[in-house]
Amino acid sequence: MEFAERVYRVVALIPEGCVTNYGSIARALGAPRGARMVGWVLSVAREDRNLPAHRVVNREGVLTGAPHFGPAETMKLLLQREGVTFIDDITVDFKKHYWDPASDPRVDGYFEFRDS
DNA sequence: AGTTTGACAGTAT
DNA sequence: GATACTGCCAAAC
Repeated sequence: MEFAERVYRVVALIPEGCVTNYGSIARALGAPRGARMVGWVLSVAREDRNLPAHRVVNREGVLTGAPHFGPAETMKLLLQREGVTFIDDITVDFKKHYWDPASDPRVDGYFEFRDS
């Protein structure tokens, strides 16, 4: 299975009102040092995938990908609409809303068929 | 085919 | 703690 597809699947599992970071996703996929690749995948991802990509922020909780959501502030609004709180204009309360992909049993299955 | 550039993160200083 | 440095690897040039 392709790396990009695995990323899509994990992102799709992020619960509403939660956020996670790039490194955690990479780790959950068995690519501990692939944080930048995850970012790259999301940057080329189309919006037609219904992916909650706005729930992915960097490790500090900063909305580094906001520019990719069209108008500035769009990403922030999407999160606020789900109940995510901010500590400043571009930073979410990361500790409070953090969701670890590796902690979700559904993600474990993705290790099984990873290659190609 | 070599270089640059990312929606990053971990370690070292 | 706050920077600085380094690894990561797929694309576009």
